[in-house]
Amino acid sequence: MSTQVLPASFYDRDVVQVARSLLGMRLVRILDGQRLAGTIIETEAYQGEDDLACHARAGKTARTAVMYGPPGRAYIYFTYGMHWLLNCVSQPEGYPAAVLVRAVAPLEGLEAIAVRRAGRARAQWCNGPGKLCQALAITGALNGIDLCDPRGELFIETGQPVPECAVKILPRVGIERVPEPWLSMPWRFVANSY
DNA sequence: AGCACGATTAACT
DNA sequence: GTTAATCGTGCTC
Repeated sequence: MSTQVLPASFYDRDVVQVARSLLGMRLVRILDGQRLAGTIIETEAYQGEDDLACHARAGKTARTAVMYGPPGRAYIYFTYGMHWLLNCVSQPEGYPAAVLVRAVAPLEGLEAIAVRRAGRARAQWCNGPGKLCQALAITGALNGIDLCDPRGELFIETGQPVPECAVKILPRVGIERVPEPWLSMPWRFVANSY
């Protein structure tokens, strides 16, 4: 089965569906001409100004502007003074929604990834949203990049879809100060056995 | 002031 | 072996 990049139409849907569908897809980073890649195994959906866990809750700002843009772009931001986090903008232009990529399974460019995650076990290379950005050299320099362009430095290819029986659906994490119902919305997707 | 995190440490079983 | 607590760091509003 040949691989190809996911088209913008993939992202131009309900963001929760996009988060679910991204499991099993392949995140590819071209670094110095080399492919670094991993299979997406954990995602979370954030949507709209009403979602109090979503950055767009405060409306459109310089930081969140990309989320309001066309689907298929990367929304990359910096937090806690040291971590970059990668999101995939979803739904039609004008509506702020994105999928946080929380974890990938390292697949290609393992040596380069190991260098960037020096001293840690392979299982700890990409099992967190900040970790995978460090492992794949994803920073704000790539914010707004088109994830549908296979000639770019960062894109997502088709992979092997994960069947329902291998997906755990859970509440989002890392948003403890957010009130209900947003705190408990089942918008986190985790793939088993990678 | 607070943050969609991660590394380290401490206290457990 | 595990879970809980702590805090660094600098950008956003």
